Amino acid sequence: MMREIHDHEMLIRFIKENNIAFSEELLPHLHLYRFDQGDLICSQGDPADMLYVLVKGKVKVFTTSPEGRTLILSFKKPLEVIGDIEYVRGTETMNTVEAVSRVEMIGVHHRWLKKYAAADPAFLEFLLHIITNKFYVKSNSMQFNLLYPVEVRLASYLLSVSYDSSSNVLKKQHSSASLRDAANLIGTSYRHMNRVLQQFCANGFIERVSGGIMVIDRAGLTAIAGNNIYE
Amino acid sequence: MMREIHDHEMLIRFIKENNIAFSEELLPHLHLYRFDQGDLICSQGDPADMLYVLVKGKVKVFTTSPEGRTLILSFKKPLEVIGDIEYVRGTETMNTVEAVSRVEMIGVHHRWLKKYAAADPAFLEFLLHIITNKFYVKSNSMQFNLLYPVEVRLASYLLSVSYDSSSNVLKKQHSSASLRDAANLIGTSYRHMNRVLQQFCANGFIERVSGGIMVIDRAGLTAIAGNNIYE
DNA sequence: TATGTTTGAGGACATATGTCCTTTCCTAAA
DNA sequence: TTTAGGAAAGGACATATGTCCTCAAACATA
Repeated sequence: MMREIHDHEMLIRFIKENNIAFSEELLPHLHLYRFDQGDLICSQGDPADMLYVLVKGKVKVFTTSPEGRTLILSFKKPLEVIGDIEYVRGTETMNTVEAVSRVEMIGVHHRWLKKYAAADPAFLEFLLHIITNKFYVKSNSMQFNLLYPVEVRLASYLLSVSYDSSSNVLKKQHSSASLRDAANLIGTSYRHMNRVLQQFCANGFIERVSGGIMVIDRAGLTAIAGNNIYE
Repeated sequence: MMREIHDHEMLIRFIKENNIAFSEELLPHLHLYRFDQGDLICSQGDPADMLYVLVKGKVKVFTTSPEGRTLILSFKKPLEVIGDIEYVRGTETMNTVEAVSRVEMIGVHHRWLKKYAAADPAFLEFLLHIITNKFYVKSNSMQFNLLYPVEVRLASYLLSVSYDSSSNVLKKQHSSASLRDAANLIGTSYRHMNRVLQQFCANGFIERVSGGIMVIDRAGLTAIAGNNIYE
C-alpha cells in the first residue's frame, strides 16, 4: 500500500540529484511517497490533484477503452513526471498508472504548484522538457505499434516485465495482471499471444513454468524486439 | 511555393485574435508566410530553426520509417504550432509537414525565441498548453489506430482530404500524393486500400472517377469513421 | 494509327490475428 | 478424497491484411 516516507533530507537529495526545478517556496509542500508493486498511483477518470515525480522504481501506464480493452501505453523509469499533462490541462486523470516494482515518488498538490510555480520560468521549462520528451517517446511507440507485429511487441513486453523480477519469471498473479491481462496490455488477443509464446518456447527464448513464463534467453528476445518501446 | 506576405497589420490581427503569447520584443521578428497546397513546411531530418504558428488552412503531418513506409500522423488546423517540440528539445525536424490547402503561418526564428521568450512565463505557458494538447490528441489517435481496422481509418482519411476540395474529389495528382501514397498514409498496403475502396463503392459512399475518388455520402463515411482522428 | 510504357485495379494466395469452443489442469470447498 | 468451478492451453475456423502477379486502361511517342 502507498505510504508517506518522512525523510525530508532524502527528498531534498532526490531533488538536487535530478535537478528538479522546484522553487524554495514549494519545498515545504513536497511529500515523498512509496508504492509497493501492484499499487495504483492514479486511475483513469479520477480527478487529478497531485503531480508526482518518479524518482525510484518503475511504473506502467495503461488505458482502458470504452469497449473494455486494456492497452499498455508505456513503462516509465526515473526521471519522469506523472500527472503533468493533467495539471496543465486541468483535466481528469487520462491513464492508469501502476507500480511495477517498489516505487518512490515526490508528490505535490496542484494547489501549491498553481500558487508558487505557475509563473516560474524554471519550473515551466522543466515541465516543457519533460512533456516534449514524453511526446517524443509516445510518437516512437505509436510508430512501433503500427509498424511491427505482435511478435515484436510481445518480446518487448517480456523484456520489460522481467526487468525487476529476480527470477525472470512472469507470474500469473503478477500485480493485478494475470497472463490474460498481459495480452490486452500489448493490444492483442489472449489466443494470439499464446500462439506467439508457443513459438518463443520452440525457439528456446522462454519456458513455461507453473502459472507463468520464464525468460531464459534475453538476447534472443532482444533480437526480435529491436528498439524496445516499453522501456 | 512558399512566400512571405508583407502585411504586418494582418499578422498583428492574427496574434490578437488567437491570443498568441508573443511578447512585444518579438513582434519585429515575426513573419507571415503563405504556402500553397502541396508545399512542404518542413521535412523530417532537416535542421529545425523556425517555429511556425498555423493561423489559416490545413496541414498534414507524416513520418517516413527506416523501411521507407510513410505513416500519417495527423492533420492540423488553426490554432496549432509547428516545430514546438523541436524548439524545446533542440533536435532536428521529427516529421514532415505538408500544406493540404493554401496555408498561412506566422514564422519566427529560434534565435529570437531564445533571446526574448525563453524566460517569458506567458510564452512558456502558451507552449505548454499547445504541447499538452498535442500530446492528448496523439494519445487518442494512437489508441484509434491500434483499436480500429483499416476500414475505419480510411473513411476517416477520405473525410479529411475531401474537406477543402470544392469537388470532393481525391485526385491522383493531389499534392505530391498519388492514390498510391494515400495507402501508406493510413498505414496499410495499396492493395488492401483498394479492397476497402471497392467495398465503399458497393455501399455507395464513394465513386471512382477518372484518376481519383469522389465522396458522395459523407454521412455514410462518418458513420464508419466514428470520432475522426485525422481531423 | 501503331506500339511500347506506365499506372491502376483486381485475382490468387500467404500470413497475421481474432473468435469461439473444447480439453486439460489446478484449486478449493464439501 | 471427490467434485464443481475456474483458469490456462490449444484446436478449428473466420476475418483482416500483405505480397506477388496479371490484365487492362491510359498515355506517350514514333
